[in-house]
Amino acid sequence: MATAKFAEIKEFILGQIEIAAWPEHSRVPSENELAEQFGVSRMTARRALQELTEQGILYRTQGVGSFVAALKSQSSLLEIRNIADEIHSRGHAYSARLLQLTELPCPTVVASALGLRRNDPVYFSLIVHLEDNQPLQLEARYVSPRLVPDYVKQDFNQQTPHQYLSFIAPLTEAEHTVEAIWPDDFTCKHLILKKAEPCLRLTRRTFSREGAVSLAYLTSPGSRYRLGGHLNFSLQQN
Amino acid sequence: MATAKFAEIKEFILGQIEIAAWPEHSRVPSENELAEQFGVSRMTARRALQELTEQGILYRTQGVGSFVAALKSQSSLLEIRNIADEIHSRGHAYSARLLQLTELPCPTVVASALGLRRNDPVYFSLIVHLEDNQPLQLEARYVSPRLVPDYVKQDFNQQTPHQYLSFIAPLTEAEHTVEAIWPDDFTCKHLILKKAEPCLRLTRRTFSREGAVSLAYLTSPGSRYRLGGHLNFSLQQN
DNA sequence: ACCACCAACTTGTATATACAACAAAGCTGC
DNA sequence: GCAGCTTTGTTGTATATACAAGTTGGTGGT
Repeated sequence: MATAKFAEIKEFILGQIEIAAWPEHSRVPSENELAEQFGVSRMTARRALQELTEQGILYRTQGVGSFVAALKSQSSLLEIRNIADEIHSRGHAYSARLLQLTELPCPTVVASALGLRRNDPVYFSLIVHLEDNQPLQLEARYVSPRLVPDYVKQDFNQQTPHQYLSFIAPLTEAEHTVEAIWPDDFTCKHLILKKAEPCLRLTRRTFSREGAVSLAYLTSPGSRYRLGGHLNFSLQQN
Repeated sequence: MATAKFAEIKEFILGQIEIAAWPEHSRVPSENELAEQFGVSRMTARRALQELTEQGILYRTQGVGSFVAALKSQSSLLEIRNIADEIHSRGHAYSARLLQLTELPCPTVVASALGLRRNDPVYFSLIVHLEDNQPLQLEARYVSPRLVPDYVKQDFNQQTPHQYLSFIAPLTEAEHTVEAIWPDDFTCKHLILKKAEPCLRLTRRTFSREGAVSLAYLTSPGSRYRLGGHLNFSLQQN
């Protein structure tokens, strides 16, 4: 079977919600109506509604009907937002400055994180992300050449490394660490910090189905950056 | 119907996993076997297996069978670990020093976070958490008197506020923010920071079914503290 | 006007059946 | 020995049916 019937019904419903034909809390067709419209049995239509309910897209009440759930907080566990999107979504101008994009001999820490051997070639990029032309984040990223062979050929003024990597290899997992650090001179310079100022450093290791893809150090000044949302973490040995 | 039949089968399977009768990656009975054992139709047994699969308890392969999934990262989104447990689990001695435990007029920020009015009475506790007698975290916490009326009567040398609150009102949700901050003099003093040193501040707002329970500011020196795990966050306006 | 009942419709649970898709083991013929 | 086929058992999809349980709205009696 090309695609399962219940999957087609799910897609139809999702499509209607997507184009806002069916707004929040509006009623969706009943099991029987869907069954008739799609020429399937009630159980099949039911399964589509059921799965959408389990995914939080719909809610149902016995004796009443099925309805479109509120959209908030739809983001899945693995949604990792892109800093460009973040800045755009708060109505500011995003730009980036590419400082470096090369191949390096792999440092020890990076080697163990990406499953490489020390001094193996590894791709490295260094980018400053700016919000309204003010530096907001310094991104240092190591990328596995095996999984992303064309990394160094990309134009990261067009898209962020994160966008590119998500496109090339769908992420299956991400591991984060958050630290408060003392920025070094290099970081101070590129973030235009007049004096030493506490910075938030997010270390992000991402995985695709084939293994560890990249290790990124994202450093932002504490005065301009904050992280929030639903977190699930534990204290780590320092 | 008291409880649905498929729910009973689910409980049976979960029980077997719980008591480790069925270890990770071991096979669970097939749909037909379960159907026979429980005297139900295959579709009913199937549903039990199906739902456990969607919950990540089992995994199934067509043509092969159903198996117990690995337990790792079973922790739900809401598992928030206690600093005492964290320290214990890394083999160090935990202790705490209670600095303050009183009722205060509610500051504006706290009022909006907890759904109170400004200057309404609110409970406040201030505690230093120590690892091997070295200060690791300063915890300032505001607690809703309506939801936790006995908060100020507790002995927080015996258990942490987090333990107590989890016991009193099961948490349904938590909201976190992470910042890198410049510690003030008060914080420096209690964390015994010789010089000003970047600190990680985790702001945690917890909810029970009846509303916002507490707002906690957890401040730790960057040199001694780090957060890690599976995070899901977004950049926030500063 | 109000209450009690009923009819219609909804979702929820359960069953029996059929066939498809897939995997692994075993068997057969070369 | 081994490639290829068959058998068996598993999960996946789909259907038709039946009844339970809950909500809503209408109908009719008082």
